[in-house]
Amino acid sequence: METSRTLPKKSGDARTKLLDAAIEIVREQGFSATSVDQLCKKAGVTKGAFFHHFASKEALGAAAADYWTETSSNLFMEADYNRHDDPLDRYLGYLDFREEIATGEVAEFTCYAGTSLQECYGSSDAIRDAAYQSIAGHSARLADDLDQAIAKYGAPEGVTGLSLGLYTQAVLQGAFILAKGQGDAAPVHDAIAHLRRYILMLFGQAGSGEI
Amino acid sequence: METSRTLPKKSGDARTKLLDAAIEIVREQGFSATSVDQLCKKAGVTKGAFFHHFASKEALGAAAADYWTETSSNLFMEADYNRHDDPLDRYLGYLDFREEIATGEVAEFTCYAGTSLQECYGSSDAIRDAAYQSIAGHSARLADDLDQAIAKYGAPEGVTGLSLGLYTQAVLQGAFILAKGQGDAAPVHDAIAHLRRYILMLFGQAGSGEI
DNA sequence: TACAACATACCGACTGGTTGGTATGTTGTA
DNA sequence: TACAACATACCAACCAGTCGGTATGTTGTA
Repeated sequence: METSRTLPKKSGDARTKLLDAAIEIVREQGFSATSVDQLCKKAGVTKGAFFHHFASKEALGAAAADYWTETSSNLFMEADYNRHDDPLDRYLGYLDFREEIATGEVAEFTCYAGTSLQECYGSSDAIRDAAYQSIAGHSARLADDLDQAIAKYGAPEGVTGLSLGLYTQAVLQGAFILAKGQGDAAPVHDAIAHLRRYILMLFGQAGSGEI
Repeated sequence: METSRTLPKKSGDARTKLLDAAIEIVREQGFSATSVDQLCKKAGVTKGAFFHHFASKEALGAAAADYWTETSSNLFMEADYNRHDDPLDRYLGYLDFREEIATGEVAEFTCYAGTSLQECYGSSDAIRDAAYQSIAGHSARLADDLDQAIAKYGAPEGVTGLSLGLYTQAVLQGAFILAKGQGDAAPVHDAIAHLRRYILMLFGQAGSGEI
């Protein structure tokens, strides 16, 4: 698989360690509440390294959103559910996979993009845009399978793959908020169960059924 | 980091003005990115007044969540859709009402509780708890109508009023995040359309139909 | 009614710690 | 030698929170 295309990406250890630290800390306590010093300490680098790689704290926040896009994109692309022949089975497999990875500490399975988009809307255009790009891009890939499913099985008027893809993300993002309130993953499983039921009803229990 | 809140509630002008200011600013730029001075300026009060009414910035954040619970609770309780005899019609009327109020500037229709729960999970127990209380309480009231609808029309096994109430909130909260990314209310309307379709399918097109 | 004792609401200059950011090294390596 | 990748020391701005006040009730009691 190829690597860098647009972003600098190629860089030493410190940059990646800072991005990992950002994703970990920001998901837990938010972007503004996280200081540059804290990020450096977590990453095990100095402030000099931080500002060598990032022009500002805000730039780190936006770069972390791109990094999140890249790493989560890899995670989902390499998952087994993509091997299903049927597009609806691929989508349902995606939901199963999301349930599978929603375990353990809440901050470990919630979404960096959703968290920072929510928080930084209005305080940072760069972060907001990069975060939305992440979610919109993810939706678009889902939309692809969903469009194929619609073509194959039909769907009510007005239902498009993109609209369902975005709805899927909305459900997940909202469920993450509930999970943060409750302190565990249960709301995510509940929400996915409803979403799955909706999809199955929409497509009339279609698909091969095996997962 | 703990803060005792006993809700003195009854209080002069400055307190309410600060709570209103908090809800307005925090929804736009987040809690941490908002300074006490900024809040005071917006509310037209001094710092002395701020710390007379609130023990800390965090206490203001938690009190604002309670205030949000109270004001939004009034808004929904007084809305017309509650007058429907049929519980399913009340729920569907709620969805229509949420669509109605989702217009104009994004920060004006998004949820203070969802925003601060997302951001402050991990950085403030007091705010997180008060914010979740707000969402959970709102879900519980929806759950009441939904349980009645289930009793009247039936529903698949495992579907409870509370589970559907929480799912409804998840969909809305997630849609607000997408709205923040896109910059307008469209994702909220799209998400509600899917949710409404799900509910109608679940209950087999039941209900009187008129809104 | 009169007045002391106390409570509440608010003011704004001030403080000390924290923050994002900079300026100036040092070091490994091509 | 040149340059990228760091490290160290430092700074000015900003931050939440404090403190000594004032003004305006409220209450108990003689």
